[in-house]
Amino acid sequence: MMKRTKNSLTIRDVAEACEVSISTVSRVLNEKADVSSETYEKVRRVIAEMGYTSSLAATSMRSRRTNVIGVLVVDLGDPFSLELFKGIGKAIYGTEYDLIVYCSGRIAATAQSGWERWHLSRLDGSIADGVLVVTPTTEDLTAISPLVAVDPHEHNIFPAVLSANREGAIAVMEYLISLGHRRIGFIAGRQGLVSSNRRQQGYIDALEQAGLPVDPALIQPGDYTRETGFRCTQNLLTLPDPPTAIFAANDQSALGVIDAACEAGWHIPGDLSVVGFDNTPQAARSMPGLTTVDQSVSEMGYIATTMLIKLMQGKSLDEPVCKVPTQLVIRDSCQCIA
Amino acid sequence: MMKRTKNSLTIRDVAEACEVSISTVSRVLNEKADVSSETYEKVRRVIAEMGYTSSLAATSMRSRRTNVIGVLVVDLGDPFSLELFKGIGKAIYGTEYDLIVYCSGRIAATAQSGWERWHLSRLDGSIADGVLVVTPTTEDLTAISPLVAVDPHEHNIFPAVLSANREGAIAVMEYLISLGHRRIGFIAGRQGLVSSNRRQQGYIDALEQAGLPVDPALIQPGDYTRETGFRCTQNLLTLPDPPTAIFAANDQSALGVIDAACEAGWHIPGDLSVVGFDNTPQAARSMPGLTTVDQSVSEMGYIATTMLIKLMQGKSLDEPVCKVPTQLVIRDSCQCIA
DNA sequence: GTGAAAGCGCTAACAC
DNA sequence: GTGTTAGCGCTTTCAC
Repeated sequence: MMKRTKNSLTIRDVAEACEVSISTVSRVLNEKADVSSETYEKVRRVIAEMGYTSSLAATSMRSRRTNVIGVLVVDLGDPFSLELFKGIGKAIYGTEYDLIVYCSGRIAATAQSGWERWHLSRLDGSIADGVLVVTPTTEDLTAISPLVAVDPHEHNIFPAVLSANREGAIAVMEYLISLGHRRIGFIAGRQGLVSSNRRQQGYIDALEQAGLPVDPALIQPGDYTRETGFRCTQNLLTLPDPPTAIFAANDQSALGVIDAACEAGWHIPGDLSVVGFDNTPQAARSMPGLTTVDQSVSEMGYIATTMLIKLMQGKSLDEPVCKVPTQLVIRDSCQCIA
Repeated sequence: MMKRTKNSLTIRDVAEACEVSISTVSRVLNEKADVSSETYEKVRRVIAEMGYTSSLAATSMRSRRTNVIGVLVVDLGDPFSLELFKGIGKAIYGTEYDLIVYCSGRIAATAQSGWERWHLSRLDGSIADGVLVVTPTTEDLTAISPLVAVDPHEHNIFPAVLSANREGAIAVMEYLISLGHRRIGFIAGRQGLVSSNRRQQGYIDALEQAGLPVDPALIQPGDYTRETGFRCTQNLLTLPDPPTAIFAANDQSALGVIDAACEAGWHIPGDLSVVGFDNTPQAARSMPGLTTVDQSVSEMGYIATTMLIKLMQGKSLDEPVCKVPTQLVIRDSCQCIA
């Protein structure tokens, strides 16, 4: 095994250089009151000169206060997490907190349910003293530090930030229905994802609420990709009785809808109204004629982080569960059916 | 200060539950050879039952081996880092490594030069045993673990992944010049950023190499945003002698170019050839008629991580510096000047 | 105001 | 094979 040859500096090196004891240096590091200003200055200066930094590991172990926020994600690269990071980064900017995004490459540990639990306990009570968990299942999680769940499947004891998937979908449908549309196609998201299910539920609920029939042929099994959106739209447009409007479960599929409609010679929004659910207000923004429901995922990250910081400061939350609203963004209004 | 009341499990709890010593549990945890299979099984079972996880902090402190890759970024939310994460995530997926992205909210520590150094020493030699540093200045950095720099300003002793900003820009210019263009506008990126400077340098170098004059009026001070790209293009198009082609330093400005050209009634690529430098192959992709040079930032992340893992495994690198090539993606070929 | 000493949870000699 | 023991770098009583 590697030997003690950690050539990095320790508190001991600083102490020796200052000719004071280790505890004095520690006091300075932690801004304790009872250090003579003379000693204080000297230690500070030496620390700066040597470029010493206390070891995160050692500090974490000894004291509960690390000022580190841990963020647990399954996949560092998925669009949802990425979008979330924007908001999280914004939220800690200028604060005294540090951020640690933790993500494991071990699929074995990750694939089986319970990875959250495993990784959580690695951060929580260790180097982080507040945790943001991005996972559908917060069920059997236990934490000793404050924890905020981001868009959990079902919210339980933990404070959480929820997205308004169903509500947003209903808003879309009410808008389209108010324009007179009766046959509205739906392109679902990736099967099994809560977001997709909830959006589809909103689609169905809105139809039923309006007393409109739910035609299974109008519901296409998408997967959040542009290509599938394209194919699904082709299916819809070649129906004997095609829809007058299409609601796509995300921005990418919405682009696919437009691709297919254009190729088939349909005019948007003249012949077909298109609305997309948009998590990352970007891709869809560049398409003219597309109405979207924006669910600002980055704002979810921002809000979640704000909540967590509050908890870490010992304050209590006004609302333990915060639902981030969606916004219907009408660029060119959709076609009106007389 | 908070007391010892860490109600989280320790190795001691496991040992007691198994009625073995702490070291035996440690041996099991670290897959050491000399444990009877009987004991091994029992300990494993108890660990699973209790849901015990070793403390990252304690493990890091005692052994140098943590299997944790640290990634140092200034801003968790900026597009470059985000794009990088995609590649990094992909690279560790399925490996035995864990990832920790570290980012500080303390602007004081961040703003002044030397933040890298400070944060580096926090990770390196502490919880991470390999570090990826995303920063322009790797100058006075020292590390005791393997370190790979991502797109550093100037590369020095550390292995690094470099982007081919200048080379990509030259490729664009050679392409446009080969089509017969003589007056090519350039919309620069955010002032002060290396990426922008390098791209502009490529623009100038290519012109000089081709024996073409460098007209300052054709170089517009952009800032990587669509809006500024729009205004810069208006400036270019209203020139007494407007360019026949425009090269935008990134995808967003390229979109701005198209916006402005369309508004002014110019046809693309009929009246004006447009090429954009693209870091995040997404926004520009949705625009028809736009040719881009793709610099896959996510691939830089992937490559950097691969290099780092190799180093962490004690292997040596074939090439200490890897320049990730750009690719000219011609969607509809640009206008040809007779 | 400052130092000595006892651990935090864990690993790695070293004994048996 | 397994237990005992000495720390890793730090914080925190408790003396002085």
